[in-house]
Amino acid sequence: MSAALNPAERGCGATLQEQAYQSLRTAIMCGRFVPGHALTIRGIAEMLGTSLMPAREALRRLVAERALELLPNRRVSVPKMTPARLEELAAARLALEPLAAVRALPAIDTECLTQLQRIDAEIDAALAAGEVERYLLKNQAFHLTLYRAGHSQVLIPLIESLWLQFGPFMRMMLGRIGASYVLDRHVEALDAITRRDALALRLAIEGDIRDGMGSIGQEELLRLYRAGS
Amino acid sequence: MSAALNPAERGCGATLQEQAYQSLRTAIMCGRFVPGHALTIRGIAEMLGTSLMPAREALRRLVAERALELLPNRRVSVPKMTPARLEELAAARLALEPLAAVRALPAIDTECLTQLQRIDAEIDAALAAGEVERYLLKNQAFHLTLYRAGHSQVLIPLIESLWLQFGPFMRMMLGRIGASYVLDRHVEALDAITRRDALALRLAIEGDIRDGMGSIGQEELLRLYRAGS
DNA sequence: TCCGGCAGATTGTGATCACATTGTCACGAA
DNA sequence: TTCGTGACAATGTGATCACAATCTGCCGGA
Repeated sequence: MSAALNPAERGCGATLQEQAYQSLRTAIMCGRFVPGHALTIRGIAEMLGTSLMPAREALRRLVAERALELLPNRRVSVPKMTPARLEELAAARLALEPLAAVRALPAIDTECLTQLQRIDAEIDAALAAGEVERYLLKNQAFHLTLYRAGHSQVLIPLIESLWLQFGPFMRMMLGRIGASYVLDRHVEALDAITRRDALALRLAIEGDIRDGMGSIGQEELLRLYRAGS
Repeated sequence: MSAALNPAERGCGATLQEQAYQSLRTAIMCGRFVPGHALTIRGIAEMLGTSLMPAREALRRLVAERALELLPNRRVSVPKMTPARLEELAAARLALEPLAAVRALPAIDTECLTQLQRIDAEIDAALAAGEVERYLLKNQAFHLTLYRAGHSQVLIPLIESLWLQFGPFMRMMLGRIGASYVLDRHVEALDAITRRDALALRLAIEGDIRDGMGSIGQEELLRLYRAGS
């Protein structure tokens, strides 16, 4: 676990607690922490080479954002995924992300669109190369770049919280079903954006979420759940 | 501002930072902090009679939950409401709360229903007595009791974050339009629950949100915005 | 009158330490 | 062997302090 954090991912201009937060956040989003694993303040501090304070603040912030879990023992751990929680996450994503996408649609200019196309190309490249971690980061970048175009101050943080909760599990999922199976719904979204078709964009985002969250059958989900607990 | 916090609202069994968080959270939800007001760590610590640490943790947690705002100066302040943000909050509430209500509907037993009816009676009493703060707390209790019946681990925190963001502004709104104007959509919801009518429940919650968020006309909203800034 | 700059006060950040609670593991009795 | 029980280690919480950045108010010059 000591190699879980890449020092290069730590920012340099912000405070130490911000750097610690970004490091942990990226690690969580990439699924580098196995669900159920306990994270200690001193362990994180040593891992990042800081004192207790930045590690403590970063951990508590991630707990507040529901990326980490605060056990009754006051210890912090990576939450385990349950079938009920996964289903809830899918429902929440379906409620928020198509809404954010449609609201952002009028604000997407050509510059933003080309950026989205570039990210999509990187996604395809990552998939072709089998680079799971890069795929996860770029897939997240695609969605958040799209939603952020609407400059939502409210929806974006909610969606980011959902992705933080779903991130660790997506890595497990991809490892099981294989990254090659992932099909690219993003081209449909890009096509809908160029046509300024709100309904098509909504359907594309919905389809992408359903593909991502529902590609595992219920039986496999239960098996993962039992194996995880 | 020193009388903003009621010591009786501070819990006794939890950690100091948890007590500080609950105190601040209640104060924010009741709108006791005016938007734009700056909150300092030392000020909160002195207000609560603790050292810097619990105040710091509570403030940062509320920032993470979007109840408070972190200015570029690294100072914490109560966010000002803008027309765009209010509209976004309404959209997010409309996306999440009817969903949470419908999902909770099958799990609402008679005990929960009677509790909801009791809370609704308290809401009416608070409205009749003109007790704004009690109305705000009980109105929040009604919604969250309803949603919590579904034992959502994902939707509830998202909705709580939205209420934390909307709370300070609701107090201002009620002060302007007068509490007597508020009409009670909760009876429709209770009726839908007893009939196990999911669609009617969805419509009742949607109506309640629209009444609450839209009762101010756009012109008054703009006036408030300009006055606030 | 107005604007720039300087000194003091205020504030957030980070580090370090003390302490109570909890977890861990070996030892010994049933 | 198995289950308590004790001591030791590990951990979170909270307090206090140092320091750099920021804010505030005053003064002097244009």
